[in-house]
Amino acid sequence: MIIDEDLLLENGAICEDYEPKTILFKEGDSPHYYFQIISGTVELNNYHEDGKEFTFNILSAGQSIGESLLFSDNNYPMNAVVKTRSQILKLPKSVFLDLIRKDQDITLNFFRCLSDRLYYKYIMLFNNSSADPLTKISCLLNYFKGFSGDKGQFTYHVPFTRQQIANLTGLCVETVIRSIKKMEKQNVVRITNRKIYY
DNA sequence: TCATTAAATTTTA
DNA sequence: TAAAATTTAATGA
Repeated sequence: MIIDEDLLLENGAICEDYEPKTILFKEGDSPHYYFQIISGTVELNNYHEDGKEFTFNILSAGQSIGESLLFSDNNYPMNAVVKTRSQILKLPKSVFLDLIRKDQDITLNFFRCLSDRLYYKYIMLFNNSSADPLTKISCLLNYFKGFSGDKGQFTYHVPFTRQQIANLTGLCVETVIRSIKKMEKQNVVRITNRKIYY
């Protein structure tokens, strides 16, 4: 978790319930709030001219949304869409900035999270420039597994649909399906009831 | 080889 | 039970 939930509430954060498909903000909006997820998942995405979706990241409990935009005058370069029923804390940008100014521990922890995000961006950028779909997918799985803290083999349940993996890697669903199957043959992943274990 | 299109089947809400 | 997700198959770049 980035910032303690109680601390956010003490400072006037509002906790709101969101239904799937709710748009928290969209491309071009100016950032007014710091968002932090209590439960549920939120997707950061954008659409190409042909309507094809590209996913930047899929965020879940404890993570903040679009936090890197709160320190400049840039507008959001992406959309934030609620994927599953979510509880999300919302804190006005000005209050958030005050919090950062006042409390060093918060600031340091926040930087650590920004650093993680940036690290993810580098990994994914390089990953997405790879030509081989198998490399792309296993690298993605590897990153998220590491993030989850799960160490055993085939014990990490991949929390994404094949469509989501496709959107994260720029591949089409069918290629993801075929690649995952190939990876199962190579004993890299295991599939039980259509769920992917890595 | 991978993307695209189409269609069938299964799962989920 | 309708919508979403998964899968297979055919075709084209």
